[in-house]
Amino acid sequence: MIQQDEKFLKSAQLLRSFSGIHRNMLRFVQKTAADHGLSMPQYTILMTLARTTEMTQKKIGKKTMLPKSTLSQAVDGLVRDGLINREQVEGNRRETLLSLSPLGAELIEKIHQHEGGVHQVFQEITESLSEEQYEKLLEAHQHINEKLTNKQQEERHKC
Amino acid sequence: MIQQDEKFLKSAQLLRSFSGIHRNMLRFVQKTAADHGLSMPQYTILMTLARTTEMTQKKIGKKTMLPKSTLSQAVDGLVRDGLINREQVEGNRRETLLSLSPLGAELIEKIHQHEGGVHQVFQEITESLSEEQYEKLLEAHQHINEKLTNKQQEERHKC
DNA sequence: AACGAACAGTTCCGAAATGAACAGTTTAAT
DNA sequence: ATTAAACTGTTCATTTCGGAACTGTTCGTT
Repeated sequence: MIQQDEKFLKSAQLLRSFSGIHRNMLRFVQKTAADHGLSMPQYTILMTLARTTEMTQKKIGKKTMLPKSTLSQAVDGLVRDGLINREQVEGNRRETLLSLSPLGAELIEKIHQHEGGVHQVFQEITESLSEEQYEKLLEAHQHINEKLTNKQQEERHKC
Repeated sequence: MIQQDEKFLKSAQLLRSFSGIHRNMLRFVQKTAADHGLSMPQYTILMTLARTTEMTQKKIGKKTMLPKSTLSQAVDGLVRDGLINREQVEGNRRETLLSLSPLGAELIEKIHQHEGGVHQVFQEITESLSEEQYEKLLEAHQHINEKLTNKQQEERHKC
């Protein structure tokens, strides 16, 4: 029974460490987003597009887990601001393909370089970790993320 | 220059791993909160009170980083539901002391034991990590959190 | 083909979260 | 002792977000 408690305390501490980091990260992100005239969903979408430059809206929905109404509206704004393009996907008139515009790419670059933004701060943080620490950290995170997604699917299947 | 890119990619990957885990965690948390009739701020407050059973509203604000208007309203609801008590702090009529009621403590216990909730899932996750992995992970997180709060204070001082 | 079911995305409306203005309290300086 | 400045928390107006209902598309079944 005491062992049970111990286990619980350990997991609770881990949970707290994740929440804490997230809260602290969020501050930076919100500021960065606001400074560049983006809502949080918009920021999320833009960052998701950053790596691949184009992706269908459906896929972005899966990746970001944003509700589709939120997604739709956020995309609207981004298109209006000329940051991304929205076009019909070839041979499938249901899905829409979203792609970064040059302006969007430029904004992303600006955000990445933004002094005091999350990206810069995280670069410093990464540098302050030893190679081994970094590897182990990433590995553990990957493991955790897999577990989480598995559990999610289990829950999904129950219903 | 190529090294610069490398560094950036590393930090970006770390950032993504944090965001990903958070998104996956959030799903569980939102469900748990909704299942127990709590808004997200209310859930956050309750979980913050869980360990210490009482804390001033000001301190909760600091810990959770919730805007004070949000905090005030969320607390209102919790008091209305009889989950926490709100009383004047001795010798200082500005601050209010929030404390868990028996009902609140009961609810927390229920949430902790909630099958398929974050807490249970995280307990499984923790068990699946080796002792060393767990230690290193927590250590790294602590390090990162410190860096983040330091940076935050730096930014604060600039303004 | 024709129909129904699943799907991608949009629209709309109610609910939740936030910022700004506010009221009351404490602290410090004159 | 008085007043101003900083603070804790509340209220209210506004904005943002998300769920439900909807439109149009695709796929599978008959």
